[in-house]
Amino acid sequence: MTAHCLPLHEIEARLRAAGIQPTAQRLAICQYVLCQADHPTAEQVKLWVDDHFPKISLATVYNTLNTLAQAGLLRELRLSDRDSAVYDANVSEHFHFVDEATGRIWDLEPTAIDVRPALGEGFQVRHVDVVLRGTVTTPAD
Amino acid sequence: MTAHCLPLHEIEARLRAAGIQPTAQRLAICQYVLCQADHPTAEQVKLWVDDHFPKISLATVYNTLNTLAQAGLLRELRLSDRDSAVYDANVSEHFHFVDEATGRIWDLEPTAIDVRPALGEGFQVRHVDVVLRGTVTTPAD
DNA sequence: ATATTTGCAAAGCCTTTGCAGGGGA
DNA sequence: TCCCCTGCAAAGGCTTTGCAAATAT
Repeated sequence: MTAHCLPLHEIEARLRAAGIQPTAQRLAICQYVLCQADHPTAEQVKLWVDDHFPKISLATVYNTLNTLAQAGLLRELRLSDRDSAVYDANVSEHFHFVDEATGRIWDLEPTAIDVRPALGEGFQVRHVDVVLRGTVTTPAD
Repeated sequence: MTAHCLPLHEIEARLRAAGIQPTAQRLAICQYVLCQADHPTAEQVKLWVDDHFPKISLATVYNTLNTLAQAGLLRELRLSDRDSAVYDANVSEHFHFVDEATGRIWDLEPTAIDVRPALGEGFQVRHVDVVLRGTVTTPAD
């Protein structure tokens, strides 16, 4: 739920730039995942695409999501207490807040959390995953 | 890998205190998981117990680990890039560092990281998960 | 005696893979 | 034409579940 909808040709350009053939199925998936969806699961992507594209298989959905993630256009997110992965169109560094009641996921700007690992020597940090869990009383954002 | 080995009767007492029957299988599992193991998977627990107990089923291993986790004696940990869960005898609040080369997991004392969520109003944080990933050049701990 | 627990096998869930057919370059 | 992509179904890996036998209180 990063974003403003991208025009189709812009999505197409992005795929090409990443060396990914902009097939009809991939474009359909991208329209949803890159623009409209809010941390959807593969199943949710499938459901949406089923309503907007004649025929697509779940395998293709998975394959496409993996391809996009590998190309850096999408981020796969696996949460401890969730059985299925979700996909995040926000690929810049950020953290997550999970509403324990609804399961809704919010993106947190990196400035919202100060992670300063004071590790022993020899530890080189390449990646930081932060997931906050709790409740939200105001439905705004 | 919290710990010094607990004597058997101490483990037994802990189980009783948690309202868990200290059966032979559970005691065997606890000896490994609470004392000797370092973030093992269920499969690893099974392997160890197979060498120290006549007969145990994988289902019982899973059930026991779940029981222990539910009782707060153990913490189940699911990492994004790992297909199977690992179990942590350290149940106090702490974070994790994953060596991307070896997969080894290190516990980080909570003071090692300063997480200060600057969230909007209405957000109540109940839990913070932090996983650092990177490399370790010195094998010390 | 009654309630738990175990073992085994089967099922479940999410995800990946193999392969033949189809579409794009 | 040639290669990549898709669909389908089957397989795969991890974990849970159902049920009868065994065990604990």
